Order: sequence, then structure tokens, then C-alpha cells
Amino acid sequence: MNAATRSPQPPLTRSVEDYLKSVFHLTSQGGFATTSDIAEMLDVAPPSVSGMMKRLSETGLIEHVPYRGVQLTHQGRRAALQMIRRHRILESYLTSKLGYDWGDVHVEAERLEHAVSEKLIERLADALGEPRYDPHGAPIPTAAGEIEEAELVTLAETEVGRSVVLQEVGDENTERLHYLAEQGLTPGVRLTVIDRQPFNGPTMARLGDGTTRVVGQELGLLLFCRPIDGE
Amino acid sequence: MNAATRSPQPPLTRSVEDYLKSVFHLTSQGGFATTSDIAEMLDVAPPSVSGMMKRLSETGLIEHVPYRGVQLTHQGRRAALQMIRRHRILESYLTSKLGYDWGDVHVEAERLEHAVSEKLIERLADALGEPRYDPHGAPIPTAAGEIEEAELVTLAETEVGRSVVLQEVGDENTERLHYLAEQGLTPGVRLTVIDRQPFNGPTMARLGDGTTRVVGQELGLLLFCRPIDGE
DNA sequence: TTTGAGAATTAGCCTAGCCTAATGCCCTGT
DNA sequence: ACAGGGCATTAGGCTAGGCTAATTCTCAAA
Repeated sequence: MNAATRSPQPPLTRSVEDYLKSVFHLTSQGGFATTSDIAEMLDVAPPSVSGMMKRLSETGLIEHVPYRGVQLTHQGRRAALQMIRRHRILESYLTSKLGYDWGDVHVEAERLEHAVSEKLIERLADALGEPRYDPHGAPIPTAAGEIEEAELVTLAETEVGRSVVLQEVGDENTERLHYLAEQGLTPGVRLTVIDRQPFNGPTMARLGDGTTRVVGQELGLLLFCRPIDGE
Repeated sequence: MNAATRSPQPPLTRSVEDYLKSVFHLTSQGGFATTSDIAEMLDVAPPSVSGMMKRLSETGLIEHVPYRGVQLTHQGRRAALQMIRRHRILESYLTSKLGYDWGDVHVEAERLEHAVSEKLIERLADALGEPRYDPHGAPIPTAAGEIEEAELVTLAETEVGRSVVLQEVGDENTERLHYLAEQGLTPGVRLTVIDRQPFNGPTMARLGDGTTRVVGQELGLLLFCRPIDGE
């Protein structure tokens, strides 16, 4: 048992919480998070990341393979999932109880997640009826640290002819989200891919109401869908 | 026009916000806030206060008279009132919408007040119906920065025979607040002082329901009351 | 008028997190 | 097999905001 695992865990700083979240997201498909990816995601210079990675691996929150990248330890993953739970519960509460629209919640939740207590989060979750997905369709980790892992496919890579349900919008940009909402492209909507232009061209899809949409590659890659079985 | 008043106001740090609030509270009866009082209120060493006071007076938020103390400038007062508004709106929301009891809200609001946006505070205020007082009876500054100044007298200094209405409980200690709530000593209750022991002894008061309470000096000084006219 | 206690300030130091510039490592393409 | 490009790390510095120890100021009491 080394120094890191022995200590009774001092509270994490805002910065540390942000780094852990980044590493979580960057390693969600497996593999390592690289210094430069983390730097870009957090908008800091690469040496800042190197420095922080050193500290975090000393405190046992990440595993650092020099010149390769980092991964979360069990402890780090727990902390990251807690932050993600906070973030997504906050987003849910702001939209369903305080009239925020889904394009604006991210920034507000980003600041609040570092300031709320566990108790407050559980009260919010309770008031919402323990939601399982946030307003963008992302799964909310449980208080125990479990998160649903779904096999989703982006609209941009769905074969022509297939029907899917839009499950999650993987974006947090206000303008893009507003546009998608206008187009009716929100979680839960059913889509049938009716055509796609070659060379990463736009996808044509029909909505449940019979209207069609043309979705370019950039947006298509953000729309995570669940294929509808047997079609 | 000097450097301080010219700049477009960078956002205040958490620390700065805390210092401004302290100075506001310590100067609410007029006069200067001293270094050591601020240090005690914020639980930091006096030299930390001296250092911060230097910076804050350079940015035009306070007026510092060396070896005397500090006062808020107009700008500093505005910022302090904004923080106090945030704090009190948060306390109100947590108690009336999320089931917090009045002994626990302070700590939670203390952290949140640094993280909430103006927009969120106004939504909360709106959801509450623009409350004028927080759960402890303290007046909530308006968004424009106005705060009610009432002429209140503590229960400990109310003459025997007078009737008053308990207006505000000037404390934030969880245990004391729980005790007061048990005793029914919450804002709005009507009290008649029926006796007081000499040498800063306890005050005997009759509540509206005819029951009586014995309140020691320490607690009596925290119960701010409005005298009932013509009695 | 002087003196000394107590409060305030200055001096000097530390950590967290950031930065730029300099250096080092890895791997791919020739 | 190795040269070079690109990424990572180290070196060295900065600011905010704390700290302790040393010094200076103020004011009341003798």
C-alpha cells in the first residue's frame, strides 16, 4: 500500500475534477488519453497537462505511461463518474424545472458541478424522479457509479434504408443544439435514412411525421442512434 | 480617472467575493472593518487580509486607510450586495423548493453563490415569486442592488413589558438554528418580554400561543425584533 | 511624555496551476 | 537504418492567495 492509496482523500480541486472528466471522455472508447488531446479539450498548454498528469498519478487517480498517455485508475474513474453524474443531473434539473433550453444548460452546469454537494445532487435527482438520461440523451451515472454503455451508431454511418431512433446528441455547442432542436432532431425521434450523397456527403432522413431532413457530415457524426431491430 | 475605474471589470475570484461580503457585514453599522475582524470572519491570518486589502483598493473595490481599516467603495458595495442577493435567494430556494431546513442551507449556499450565473439567480427568484426575505428573515437585496434597512432591536435589549415581532435571526450556526426552530423562535413569531434577570441574565418572553421561553443573553442578541407600535 | 501592548503591515516563503522556450523521445518514410 | 517531424516532457517563470516571523504603528495608561 503506497502513499496515494493510504491517504483519506483530500477534496479534489476544480482543475483536478476537470482533468478527470476529460480523461474519462477521451478514454471512453478504450485506449489512452494523450497529452495534447487533454490540452485541447481543456484549452490549456500541453506542459500544463504534463504537470497535472504527474500530480494525478502521484495521488493515484490516473495511470501515466510516459510518452503514451494516461488512463483512469479505479479511484479516478469513480471521481470522474461522480462529476458526470453531477453535470447531467444539473442539466436535467435546469431544463425541466427552471426553463433552461438544452443549448444553454451546459455552461451553467459546468460551473455548478464543482460547487454542489452530494446531498444537493441527490435532492435534485429525487425531485426529477431519478432520471436516467440528461436533456441531450446522455446516460446519467448512478450514485453508485454505474453508467449505461449503449451500442450506438451515428446517423452519418447508418446504412441507407435503415430505421433508427435518435438516442443521444453528442454536442454541447449552443448554436448547433438550437439548430438541431429547430429541425426536430432531439432524442427519441425516429429516423429512416433514405439516401446519402457520396464522399462523406449529407444524409437524407425521414422523420416519424413524414417530413425529411438533410443532415451534413459534421452534424451527422453527432447524432448517436439506436438501430431498430428487424429492419 | 485612474487605472482601477477605467478597466472593464474582470470577473471577481471566489476569495475576492468572500472578502467583499465580510467587509459589507462588518461595516453594516457604519465605520471601518478592521484587519483582524476580517481575518477572524474568513478564518485566515491577518497578513493575508492586509495583502488582499492592498489588491482590492488598487482595483477600486475598497477604500483602505492604513492602520484604521477599510470600507467598500460604491463599486465594492454593489458587488457585495450582488453576492448577498445570490446567497439569500439560494437559501430561500433550497428551503422552500428542495426541503432543506434552515440550519443547513448556509453552508450549501456559501459554495453555490460563487458558481451561479445572474440568469440562474433570477430564475430561482422568479420561481419563488421574488421573495423579500430569506429563511432567517434577512432582507434580500434587489437585482438593482437595493437592500432594506430596518430598525431592529435584539430581544436581549427589549424592555420588559414590550411586545415585538421576531424579524430576523442573525446566525448561521446549524445547532443554534435547530434549537431555535424547536423553540418556535422563527421569523414572524410575536413575543412579549415579561421579565429579565439582571447582569445580562436571560429574558423571559411569552409567545403568541401563550407559552413562555427563557432565552439567554447569547441567543437573545441574535434575535432581531421589530417593536409593535403603541405598546 | 513616555512606554508598552496590541493591531497592522512588511518580508519572505509556499503551493496550485498556468505559461513559453528548450529539450527529448518515438516512429514513419525514405 | 536513420533523419526528421511531431508530440511529450523538462526548465524556468508568473500570479493568486495563503502562511509565519519580523517590524512598525497607534493609543491609552502611567
